[in-house]
Amino acid sequence: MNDSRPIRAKSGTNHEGTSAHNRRVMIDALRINGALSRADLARATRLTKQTVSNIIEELERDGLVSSQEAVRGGRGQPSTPYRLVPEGAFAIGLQIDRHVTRAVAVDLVGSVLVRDEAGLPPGGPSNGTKVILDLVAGIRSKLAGIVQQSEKRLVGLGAAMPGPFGVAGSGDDPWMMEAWQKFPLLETLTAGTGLDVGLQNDAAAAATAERMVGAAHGIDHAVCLFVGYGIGAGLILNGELYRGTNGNAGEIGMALLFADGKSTPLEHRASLASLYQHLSIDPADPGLYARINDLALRGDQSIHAWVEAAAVDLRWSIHLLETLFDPQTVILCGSAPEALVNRLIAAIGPLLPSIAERRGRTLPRLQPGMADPWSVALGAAAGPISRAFDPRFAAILKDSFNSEA
Amino acid sequence: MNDSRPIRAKSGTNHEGTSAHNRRVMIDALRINGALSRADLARATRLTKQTVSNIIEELERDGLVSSQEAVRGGRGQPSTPYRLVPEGAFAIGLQIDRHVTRAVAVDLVGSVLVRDEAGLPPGGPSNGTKVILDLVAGIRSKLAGIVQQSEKRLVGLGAAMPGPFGVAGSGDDPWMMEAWQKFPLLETLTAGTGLDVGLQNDAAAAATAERMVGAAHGIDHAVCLFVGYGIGAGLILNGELYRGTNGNAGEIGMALLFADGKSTPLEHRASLASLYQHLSIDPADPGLYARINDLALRGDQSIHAWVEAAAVDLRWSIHLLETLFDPQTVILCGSAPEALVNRLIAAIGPLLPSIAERRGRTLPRLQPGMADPWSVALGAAAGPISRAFDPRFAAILKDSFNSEA
DNA sequence: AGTAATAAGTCAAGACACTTGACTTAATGA
DNA sequence: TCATTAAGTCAAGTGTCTTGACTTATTACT
Repeated sequence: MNDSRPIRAKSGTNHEGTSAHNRRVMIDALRINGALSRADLARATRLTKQTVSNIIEELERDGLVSSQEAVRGGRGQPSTPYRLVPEGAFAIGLQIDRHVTRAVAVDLVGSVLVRDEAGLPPGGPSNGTKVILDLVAGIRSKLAGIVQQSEKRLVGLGAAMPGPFGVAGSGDDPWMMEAWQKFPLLETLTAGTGLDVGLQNDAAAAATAERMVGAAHGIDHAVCLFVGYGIGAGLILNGELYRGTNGNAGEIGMALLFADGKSTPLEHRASLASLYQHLSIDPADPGLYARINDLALRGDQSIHAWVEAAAVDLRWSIHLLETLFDPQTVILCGSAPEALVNRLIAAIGPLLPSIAERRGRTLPRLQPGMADPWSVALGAAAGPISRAFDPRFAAILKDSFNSEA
Repeated sequence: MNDSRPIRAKSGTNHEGTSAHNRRVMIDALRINGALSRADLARATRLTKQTVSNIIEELERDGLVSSQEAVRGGRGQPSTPYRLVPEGAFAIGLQIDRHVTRAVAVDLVGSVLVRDEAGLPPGGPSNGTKVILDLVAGIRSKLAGIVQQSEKRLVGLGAAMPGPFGVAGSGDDPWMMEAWQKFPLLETLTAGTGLDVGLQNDAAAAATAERMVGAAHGIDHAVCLFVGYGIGAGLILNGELYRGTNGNAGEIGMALLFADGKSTPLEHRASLASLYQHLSIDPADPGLYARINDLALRGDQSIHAWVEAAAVDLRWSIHLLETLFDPQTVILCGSAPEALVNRLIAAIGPLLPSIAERRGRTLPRLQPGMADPWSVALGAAAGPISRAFDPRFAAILKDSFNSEA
């Protein structure tokens, strides 16, 4: 049967898949629960003590976990807890935004070890690529200066930039970053760094960050509403980031709102860009964050109108996200001045009624997440860490043992 | 470490999980591609010929696949294609709607073998439970009359009813089915039938049906916009139905729309219920479908205004679903008269611009799905079939080999 | 025709990773 | 002091996939 019609099927799996999954499950358990003994791990993962012992031994040899002092709790032999070794792996995260690019190096537990930023000249990739590659190279060499074997333990480079990706161009919308979105960034970064490179939109990166070290830590269903230069939602569904067909899932900023007979994307109404426009501020100004933060802290009147208007849209966005995704919680985060995000959160409440209103909730419907200009770069770096170490369906399948898909 | 704090971790896996996954992958491949030879399966699943041979042999013994006549295509030994055996497994599907309950028996490939319906008396579960259990019992005995061993091969009972589930009650909204939604339906059905029982909302069931035998067949990312008595979206994400935290994901009917200074749920504007209200029709009328279908076919003026208004809301809903889920396609389906759905589709076009507008699309942005009063019951039945036979992450994990979670 | 090439499928041994059950170690509590 | 409890190890066992050689059956070429 050498038909030319392609046959579509999921991959099968084998021992390697089993083993890879079980390793990931151990790491995940330690990440979520903190240090655990082998016996704890065996109970939690439903594997046998022996299997856990073997895997832990291997992980320890690989420098990913290490034992702590034995704890004497009750009867029986004291248990030896194991914890993740932060220096077990590193990843570089890269944020490409309209006027600035930021890079960080993080370790296995999501601590930022090195950070640096650079202004991004106008003109898109032709002018910006070198700036970015230099920034990444700088981060890598600084990382090598503080930790041993950083290069050997570098699992990849995660990039994040505003979406959407690959859509039929709407001309030359200054809100967008079309030149970058059309540019073969993955290939360029791969060639320029020799690393495994991943790409996600900025809201997805923010969600990835919240999942590794923030409010979504250990939560299986969460939506991160991300306010930055644009606005988007990062989706954690079934414990994994959901990307959609083309990596554009969650691009709520592109949702059209109808009012006064005309339609406007949400992004034009509630986003830092809209605030800059409202305040007639040049978004390329490097002191922008401090200035906005200051205005927000002082409760400045010039910001008030925007906050109130944006809060209406955000309140509705949260209602909609709850309705469509049925998450455990919604997290409001941003690559935005913290004081501004705090004012938004205050202005948003009380929330609209939704299916999220139910008895027995343990998590609040809306929680604040990171509001930090570095959170997107952190999330970008968390991407490769997650791909390499988190338990997921794709990692069990036979075609993915070696390749980062 | 006998701490009382619960430890959260994913399950590990072992050989059984591997084997279970590979069996499912074979079945899935045959479902998507039709009959395939062992060599085809080996290539598609990346398993070895030997492994495939062993698994196919086992599936054949279990009566799930059977060989067809050898095909001579090119050089080499002729291949023997294997196909799914429809009689390999059965499931019962049950739809509970406002005024009617329907049940079907389907086989492994999703063919409906038996169907029956009954009026559902007012008063909720106290009056309706017996009707439903009798209906299911009737379907089972009829199924047993047509096929051998139907009881032995019955993998479960899937129930579908309008959501949302478990939300803090909004009083006694006649649009809802609160009494049923609060009722311990799963437990009652389990006790009353002795089967494994699953429950999903009607839009999810419709999506499950589209996935098994309809427009979403073999598609990994699809959103089914479902128009029935209410309106909802069934989400196929990463090849699986997405349920959300409480089985309420996709409940777009609960989304509030703001117009003229007041908010209205989408469901009150675009749904059969709203049409019934518009036409002042009693929704309990058994001849309803035929009547509406007739009106729609005749292009009746009384329906026109509703269709045009609903199309505006649906057009926007599709835009929103595309924006948030980034699916390969949106499928408009319904437990509604076919002529009505056709008129809606005609009235919806052209679609609003969205991120789904991209070069190189292979699937249309919007496709018609099933518009059939039985599609929800069919989808309900497809649930247990899918749980038992489709490849999915949960099926690999150690705690799920025997239990239908 | 006869033969080489090609591809499907089988056989039997091997490898790998988890499981089993007995055992060792090291605490607590009566 | 010693029974009890629990962590963790040891060594053999088991299930499932892999490997590589082999058989079978057909087409294509000379």
